[in-house]
Amino acid sequence: MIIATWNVNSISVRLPQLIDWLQTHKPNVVCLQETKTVDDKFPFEKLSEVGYNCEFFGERSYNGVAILSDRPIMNVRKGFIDGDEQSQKRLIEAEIDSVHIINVYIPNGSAVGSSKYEFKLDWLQRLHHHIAHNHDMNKQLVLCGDFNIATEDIDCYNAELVKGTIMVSDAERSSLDQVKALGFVDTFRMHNKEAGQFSWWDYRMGCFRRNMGFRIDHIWASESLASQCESVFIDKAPRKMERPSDHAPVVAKFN
DNA sequence: ATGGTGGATGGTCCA
Repeated sequence: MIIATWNVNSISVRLPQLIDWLQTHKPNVVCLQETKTVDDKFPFEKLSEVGYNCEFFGERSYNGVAILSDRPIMNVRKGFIDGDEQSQKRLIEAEIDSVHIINVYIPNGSAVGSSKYEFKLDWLQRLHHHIAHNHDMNKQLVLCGDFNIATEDIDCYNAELVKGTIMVSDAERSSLDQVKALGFVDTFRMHNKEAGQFSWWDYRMGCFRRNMGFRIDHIWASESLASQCESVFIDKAPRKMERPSDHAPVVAKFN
């Protein structure tokens, strides 16, 4: 089973690129973030035409997540089971061929110390609670998406320069570490040990051209599933195209 | 120098 995650930054703008990409890579499961559209406008017909079922949880202008699959998508749940999510559409989960998939768009957090940063930390705590109370780490479980956190210094272009700032600050890394400690493995790091491999580059200041990026899009797996992970790669090709998303897809292959 | 670029929107907000 091939599982991918991609923050598309608007499903409507990126739909042609997404369809091309699906037909090239033929992933079995694709988790999307920042679809930025209400459910009534989600282009499920066009995705159905190329062989993908869709489940989506969107809102106007911001956020929005979706799961696509060429296999039946079962037991779909949207948002946190417990507690208020302030109406932001950032989590969708489902079961596909006995693999439980949790797709998240973790809040960006804006700047350390801001109210959005506090919201990010709170959201991470709720994610921990949600998984601890609703999932079995002994099963085949995936937690993937745009985490908006570079977990290690080698996941950002200049650790000294960005030390303590958003996406790398101690508090958010610590909160995410607690989620990981439930029993997840970072599948990318099972197979790739080198520094300087990124999944997001700011649109501004020519960051992509200068490779000023961060690895913030992740595919984590429970140990039983991680043991079946053959390979993981970041596909930079879509980021090089005209009018790209600012994120590149990450693709994991399980046998 | 609080920029710069892109998306949704129709003023700015968000990333």
